[in-house]
Amino acid sequence: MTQSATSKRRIIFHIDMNCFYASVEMAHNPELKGRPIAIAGNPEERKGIIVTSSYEARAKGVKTTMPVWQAKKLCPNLLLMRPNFDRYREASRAIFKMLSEITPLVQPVSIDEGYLDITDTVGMGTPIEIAEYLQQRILKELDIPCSLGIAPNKFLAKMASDMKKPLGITVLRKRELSTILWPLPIEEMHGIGKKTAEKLRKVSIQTIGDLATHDVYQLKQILGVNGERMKNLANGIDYRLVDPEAVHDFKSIGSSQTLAHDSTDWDELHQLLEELVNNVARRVKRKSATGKSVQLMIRFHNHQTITRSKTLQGYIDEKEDILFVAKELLKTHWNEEPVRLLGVSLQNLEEKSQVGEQLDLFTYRDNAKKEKLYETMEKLTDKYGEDIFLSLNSEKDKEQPRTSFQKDFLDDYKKP
DNA sequence: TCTGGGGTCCTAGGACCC
DNA sequence: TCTGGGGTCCTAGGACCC
Repeated sequence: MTQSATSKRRIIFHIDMNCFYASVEMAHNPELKGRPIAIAGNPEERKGIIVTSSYEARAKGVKTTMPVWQAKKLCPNLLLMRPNFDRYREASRAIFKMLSEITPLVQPVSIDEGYLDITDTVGMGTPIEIAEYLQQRILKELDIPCSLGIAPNKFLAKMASDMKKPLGITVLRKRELSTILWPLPIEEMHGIGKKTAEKLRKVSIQTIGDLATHDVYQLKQILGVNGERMKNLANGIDYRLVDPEAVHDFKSIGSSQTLAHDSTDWDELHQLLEELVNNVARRVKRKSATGKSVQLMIRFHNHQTITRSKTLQGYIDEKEDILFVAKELLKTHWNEEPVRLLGVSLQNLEEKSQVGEQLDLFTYRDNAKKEKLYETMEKLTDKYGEDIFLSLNSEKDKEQPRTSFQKDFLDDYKKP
């Protein structure tokens, strides 16, 4: 099964669950149906925000990202719930399994959304019949409503799935662009946010149609390479393939958390850092990944946010190693101002099997780096004896943290 | 009483190399 | 002598999406 060439018109689906988290909760507990419910990160605390809400809550003005206290003001009988991610992941897996029975060309883009290329799908009926079948099956078996967009490419399918909710099926044909897509305000275009919309309005671009017919040269001046891309999308030109493998190559895995109260207490910050790193390391392990850069994010009391990162010479995935680098970054870059949020992420990820052991010299293509590593290893051998590298990779060693060794090793690691 | 947590991609400057 | 052009990597920040 191969993807069709771009010269042939493709048939792309975009499928999007309606109020996904809220719908899963209602399917799990049908008594919630018809009531205004909302999922919030921290329902009890002041810093909690609305993640998703049911249509009943939305009717009262409750919106995603709204602070909980504000949502309660608008909708006093709002039923607040904490997210049950395991439940959502399970529903998501079931949905994507159904999609993959239609075609192997399924590209998940988030927990509740994905693309399908059904150009070469035969024996399942017309595209609209396939869409109706999927929508009904997900509704009957999982009690979750969804909307689908059908179009010749990803962008148009995405725009189409947004047009009718809940339980919509929308076909967007190229010849309908100027009547259906172009009248929409510019900020409704996928990829155009508040800032970009503002910039575009300054040059009298109000609708997607305005963007589609605007001078490319000027768009490039305003938006860089994105200018030309956005103009093409507005004209319904998008050759991106539906890539089922895309979901596997992670670029980063991170964890961040807002503190209950702004803090200047090193011990408290250090404790949070440890929790964040544990979370990152666990997920990195689960994905059999390993990474080469550690990034620390600090959000201060005034909301100013900085990121500081360190790229290492080799790959790490042990929580002790990640924590070590993160701690160094915090020590070096925290100016003692009250901290609102800390975040840690591991970046430049590779599959662990592709990288090999940390001390495998073949990891390094660059001779200068090899030399540097030889130097480090020689120094460590002088200090700890010859057996240090043998013990490093042994299973037993993994159970006993090699703190003093690790410290020296990473100290050397960090310098160059 | 404002504004979470998970990501991706792009830009721009500096270092360094050829 | 005082300066080209291309490429890569690293770092920090910003925009955007769900």
